[in-house]
Amino acid sequence: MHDIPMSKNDDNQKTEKGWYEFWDKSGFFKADPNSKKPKYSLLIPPPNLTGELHLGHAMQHSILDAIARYKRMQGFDVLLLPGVDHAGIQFESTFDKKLAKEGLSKQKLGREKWLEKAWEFKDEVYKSVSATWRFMGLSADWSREVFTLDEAPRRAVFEEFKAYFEKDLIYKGPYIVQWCPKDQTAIEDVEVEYLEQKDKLYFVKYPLAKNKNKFVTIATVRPETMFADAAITVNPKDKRYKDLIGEKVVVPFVNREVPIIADDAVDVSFGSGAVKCDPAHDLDDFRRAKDHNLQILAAIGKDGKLTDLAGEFTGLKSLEAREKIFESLEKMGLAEKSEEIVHNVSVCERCKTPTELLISEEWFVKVSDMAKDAVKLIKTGKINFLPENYAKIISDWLINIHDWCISRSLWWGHRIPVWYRTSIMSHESRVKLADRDIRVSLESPGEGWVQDEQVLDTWFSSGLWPLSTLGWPFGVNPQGKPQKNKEFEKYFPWDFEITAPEIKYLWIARMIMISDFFTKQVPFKTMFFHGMLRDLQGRKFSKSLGNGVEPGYLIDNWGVDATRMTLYSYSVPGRDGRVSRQIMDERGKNFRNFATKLRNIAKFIIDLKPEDSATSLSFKHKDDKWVKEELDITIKNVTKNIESLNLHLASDEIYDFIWHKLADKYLEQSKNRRSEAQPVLEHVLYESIKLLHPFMPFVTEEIYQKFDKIQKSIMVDVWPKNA
RNA sequence: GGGCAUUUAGCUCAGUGGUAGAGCGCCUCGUUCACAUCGAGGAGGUCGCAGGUUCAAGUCCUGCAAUGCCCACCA
Repeated sequence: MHDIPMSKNDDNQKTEKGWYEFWDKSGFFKADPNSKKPKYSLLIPPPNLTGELHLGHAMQHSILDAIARYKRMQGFDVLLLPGVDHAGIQFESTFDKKLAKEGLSKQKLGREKWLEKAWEFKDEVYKSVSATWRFMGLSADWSREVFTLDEAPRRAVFEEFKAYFEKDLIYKGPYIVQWCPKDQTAIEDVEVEYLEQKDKLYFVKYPLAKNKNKFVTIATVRPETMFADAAITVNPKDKRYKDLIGEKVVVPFVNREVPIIADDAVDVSFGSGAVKCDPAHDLDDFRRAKDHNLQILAAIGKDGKLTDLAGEFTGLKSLEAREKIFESLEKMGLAEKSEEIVHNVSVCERCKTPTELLISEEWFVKVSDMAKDAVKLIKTGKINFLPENYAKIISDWLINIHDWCISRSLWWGHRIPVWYRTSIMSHESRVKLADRDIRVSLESPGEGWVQDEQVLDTWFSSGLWPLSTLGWPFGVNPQGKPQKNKEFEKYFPWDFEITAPEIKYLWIARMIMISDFFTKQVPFKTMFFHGMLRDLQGRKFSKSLGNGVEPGYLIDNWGVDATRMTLYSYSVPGRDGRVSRQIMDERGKNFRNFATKLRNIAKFIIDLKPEDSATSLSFKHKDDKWVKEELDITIKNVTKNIESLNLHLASDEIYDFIWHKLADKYLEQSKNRRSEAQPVLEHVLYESIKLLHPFMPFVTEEIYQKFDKIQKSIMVDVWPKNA
């Protein structure tokens, strides 16, 4: 048997909840734009509204809260701004699954009813997120909380879109997307997974246009897309084909002449060294089509069946068509051979259906100039990246950036603020519309106009988050009416932002780019990348693996303060941590014991104070001098380590001082001269709990309130300084 | 394929040039005296491998290996 108590510690819960309400009601969490104090602003990365917060969130929020509490005690006007993200595709997928269980679907409900229910679901999920935040002790300014689909961000996002549009940075054009033939929707790259599969590699002979008795043999696993062939691609260094580059071949069945083009990416040693090029069905080929100005044709439709390009094979599913096409090629004498190969097939993460790459009309933002400017901004060093090398990683990505596809075929999100005349109904024909037939507007321009069906990419609004949360560009009150914008002027740029490295491109790079574009300023002065908490095998936490550790479990067993301390020990920038329930329990137990130790120290010093105690504070005795010296070193180191954002060192430092220096040494020694030492004991404990407060806010407040002559809360007392 | 990171005590991790650290676990001893959710003490490491720089290297440089992550992809 082990000695870990498995029951809930109700006493702790009640106490913590009580203190939290006390802080919240006192207004200590609120930022004050009118305050003359220097400001310190921290932006909480808005969690996705798709489920409960996990341990990684808990760590992130604990880090933010420690810094916020520290800065407040340092005399700053602190803004810790909370918010949540609508998380387009993730939310929609989670929500649709839930609907499916209730026997409902998008088709059955229709857009309006679906959205109504989606907002209800959002409120439901939000409750758990909000509850966890409060449980963890987050000292956020709840009066400024924002949701990405709220009125203020909605208007900000519209201004963002309009600005790009007016500067001619937005366009609509063909784009290759991953398409799930079963779900009948485009899906994002992140929703695609790769499965290893055995397939046949077919070798097909294409006659040369000039001399039909000579052939180029290509190798493909997908002969069914050959009806869309726009070229044959070879490696320019390949001696076999070098002289043929620029020549033309005839595509079997369709008898179209297509060029032989050169591309370094073709692997000389694979298959025959020559591959067919289908811009509508392959990402690389799509890029090549742009470079070589090739025709983009679709051999597969959105239903996953062959299009009428395929002649006699039209209407067949791609897998059915495959063998039949090769048989026909054999009859024509154009089939060379087939081999077995093992390769990765892309499938839909949700239904495991093999995905198709298809061409679809999507909205884009031309970002290359913005990205270049952002790289220059990063070079100035105005953003302090932790770890440092992320400045380069992000710059490299920005340098190689592609146009940003901002449209998604979803319902949950900011609807694209583009309106068309109802007389022009065809989706495709809207691409080349005259200006008079299109309007960019938040609300309907009036009768006879219909809004674009798609919504904006979630990151389009998230990328604007540092601005939109502060009411940029004009300030909006809760009713959506413009107001003077003191907040933005005071709190922007943010002093501190934090996230997991996972979304450094999707989110961080874009915030820098967008902020630079609109304000010529950095969005944040410090960018902290924490590590990822993983399981003991190094795998990410996931629901399907069931390898996660819930923050709620740790809080129930060890209390919030102990859970926070546990998480700080994993907060080294950029370093992943391996975690299991057992390991978290070990640490949680240790810090729970520490909280108990601290309560006992306070009991000894304050509750059991001798009646004849000395009253004036002095450090004459050698023990007093020693503890004062140690306290000064601790103050110096804790302060230094928080300033350099080494919270793991800061929390460890004060832990070590309280337990092993104050309790084990000084307090024991003081027992011989208790009355004389009393003022020093009190002083050292008082300063110690202030140093600990950013990390263990609850127990420190509890002990603080035992002292006489104090501020209303330890939250608003001053940070210890060396004499 | 490209990029990045990690490798230190049984486990999880600190330690950015100067006598190897923490927590948990393990062993011994100790409960009237704030605390057994504790105290005192102990065992346990050639700091992944091989070179190099330096008076001095876990720490800096080069190479290698293993593991992991991110990005792009296997036609």
